[in-house]
Formats: sequence, C-alpha cells, structure tokens
Amino acid sequence: MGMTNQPKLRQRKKLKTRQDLAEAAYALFGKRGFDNVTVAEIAQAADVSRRTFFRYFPSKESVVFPHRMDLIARFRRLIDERDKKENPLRRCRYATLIIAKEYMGDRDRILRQHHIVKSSTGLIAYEYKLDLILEESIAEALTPSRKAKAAQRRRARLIAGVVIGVIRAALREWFAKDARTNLVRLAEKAFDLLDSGLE
Amino acid sequence: MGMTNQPKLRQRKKLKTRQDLAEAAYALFGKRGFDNVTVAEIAQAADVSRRTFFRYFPSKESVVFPHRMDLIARFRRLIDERDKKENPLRRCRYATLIIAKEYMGDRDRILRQHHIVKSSTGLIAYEYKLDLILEESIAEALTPSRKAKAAQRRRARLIAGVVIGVIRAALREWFAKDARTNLVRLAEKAFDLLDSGLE
DNA sequence: TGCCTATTGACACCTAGTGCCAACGGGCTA
DNA sequence: TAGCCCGTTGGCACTAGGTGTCAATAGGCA
Repeated sequence: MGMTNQPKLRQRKKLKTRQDLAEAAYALFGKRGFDNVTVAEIAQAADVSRRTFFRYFPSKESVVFPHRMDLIARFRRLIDERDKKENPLRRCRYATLIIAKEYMGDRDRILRQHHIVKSSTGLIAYEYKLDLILEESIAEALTPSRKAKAAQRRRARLIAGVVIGVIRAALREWFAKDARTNLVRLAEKAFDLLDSGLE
Repeated sequence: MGMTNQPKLRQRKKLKTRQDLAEAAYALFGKRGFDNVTVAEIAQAADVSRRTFFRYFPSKESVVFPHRMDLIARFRRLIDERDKKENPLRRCRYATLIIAKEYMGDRDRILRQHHIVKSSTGLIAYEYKLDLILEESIAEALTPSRKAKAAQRRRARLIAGVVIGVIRAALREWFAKDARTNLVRLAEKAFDLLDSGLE
C-alpha cells in the first residue's frame, strides 16, 4: 500500500542469502585458500544448507566472480557505443581505459578477489574460461555486420585475442605492484607499445 | 645378455598400459564426448582398475594432452636457440612456424584431439591452463637475463601474451577450415598483421 | 629356487554437483 | 483474519573425480 515500493520480503531475503553466501565464501577463501574450504563450510557459515548454496551459485568457483558476466556485457557495450568506422584497436582501448578506471576505484574488492584466485590453479583456469567469453564478446563487437566476410571475422578474432593479451599484461603488472600504481596508465602504455609494433 | 639392450619387461608393460589407457580414452571420448565418459569406463576398456588410471594420469583431462608439456618445452628451446639480440617477435615467429609445420604433419592426431576438446567446456578451460604455462615459458625465454630490469620483464610478458593470442587465432582459423589449409601460412599472416600494427 | 620390491586391485573415504520430495512460510484473496 | 497457492528450503540419495592404504601379485635378480 505504501508508496515506497520496497521489494517484497521474499526478494529481500533471497538477496540477503546470496550476499551472505558470497561474504562467507570470501572470508573463508581469504583465510584458508580456495581449495581448503568446502561448500559445506560456506553454507554453514551463511546459515543455509549445502543444497541451497548450489541454488544461488552454479559452482564453487562462480561465487568468486559474482559480477564478471555483467562486466563482460558492459565492456561490449562500451565498444559498441564508439563509431564503428573507427580503428578497432582504438575502440578496444577506449573500453579498456574506462574499465581500468573503475577497477582502480574498486581496488579493495579486486585485490581481495585476486588474492583468492592466486590461491588455486583450478580458479585460475576458471578465470581463463571467463576471459574466453570476453574475447568472444569483443570479437563479436568488432565484427562489422552479421554477415561479415570471413576475412573480417578472422581479423576481429585476432584483434580480440591480442587485446585480451594486452589487458592481462596490464593487470598482471598492476597486481605485481599491489595495485598501487595507475592501472589506466599501464593499459595506455601497453596499447601504445602494441601500436608501435611491440618494438 | 643380448646386445639389443631392450627395456625390461616391467618398463614395456608400463608403457603399454599408458598407451592402452590413452587409446581407450581417445576412442571413447571421440565416440561419446569427453563429459559422457567416466574414468571407470576408460579403465575397464584398457583392462585395468580405476585406481590404476590415476597412477598414469593425474586427472581425466590430462589424458587428452599426453605430450603437451613436451611441446611447450620444445617451443621454449626453439626460442632459446635464436640469437638473443634478435627482435623478440621474430624469435617467437620462428618457433611458431616450426611447430606449425609439425602440426600439419601430425594433422590426424591434432584433429582428433581438437574434436575431443570441443566437446567439453571443462576441457577448453584445461587447455587454457596449458596455454598459460606456454605463455610463462615464452616470457621466460624472452627475458634477457635472470636479473633483468622490471621493465624488460614486463615487456617480455606482454609480448608472450600477444604471441599466445596470435597462435590461438591462427589455430582457430586452421580448425575452422578443417585443418585443410596451410597453417604455416596462416601463422605468417597473423604475425605480419601484428608487425603492421593490426591495421 | 627364493627373496626383494615395483606395480596392481580392492576398498574406504572425501568433495563437487544434481534430482527428488516433503515441509515451511511468504503473499494474495475471500 | 482464515486459508489456499506456490516459491524456497532442507534432507537424502546418488553419480563421478580424486586420494590414502594395504594386501596380493609378479618382475628382477642372486
């Protein structure tokens, strides 16, 4: 009846449960490492059953990257919003720099996440799977039209793969300095180096 | 007593068991897809116990890439044997083209392998993990000295990441045409494109 | 032949992930 | 307010990958 239009109790409960699970997981992973924590323990810490954990997250890995799919979608939209006539590398650079700036603003969360990822090779592989999705997404954004020529598709894929390489290099460098340097500048430098033919 | 110096029976048996397991796995994976085959079935087909399978292969995934680690080591050696003063991209190109040629000669096996990998996202992620190892290996080969400056290390890592992107693009293109085209030429074109700044 | 030891099979156990069903409890309607 | 509907949950059983343990087997060798 009120005009606040608050979400129903059920919705709020679900959101809280999801958050509780993610927080419990992050606390445990951070303390003992991803591999040394069981889903049962996460569920217990969040006060739900093990079965319920899997209703909120499709796998133990997925709880580590709760927003990655949103990020990938935004990256794609950022490329899309640039002039399609522009140099594709320029378009990717634009999107990368914006996301890089956001990463710097979200430093603490990203750093916690990275600390957890480093603790497990399985998790590293999982993040690679997510990188592949991003790569496909970039390639699609760079493909001029739905019925693009094969050569154009190939070029878009090559560029997407190379851009992923650049992004990963910049991030690695950032993390190597404890995320205390300027990620935007690192990304710019990496793209500059690429523009000059890696000389 | 003979001068043939044949390996002892035990060694030969072990080698045969390993091969039996790999062949049984390939046959089953090829027929039904990686995810629809259990380790128990592979073991049964090779006439050993499930436990024994894991004595020969550390995981179900690893049996799909029985020689990948050797390949990575050879790729590194190929880079190493080039003049260290040469352009790093040239050195990588050299190693890539040699491996590409070998791939073409080993077409059937590679194609079977690729068919299996495509059947499972988990396997794709596993191959990514192997790509990461290759990337690290390339970066190490490109690092001038053990005590290289940080900037040099970073550049080596960036180049390694980009080269992986190029290799993956060339392979993707090759597989897209059923491995009937010239992989060496595809790789050359990809490197050319990179040299020209992806224009 | 007989001893030593590498390899194997059998068994128990842990964990991720899924299907199923009964119980609980919001949310809406009479 | 009472009562029904159905979304959410917990419990249970089950599959499958992977590991530790131990006794049995079978090479290798004196």
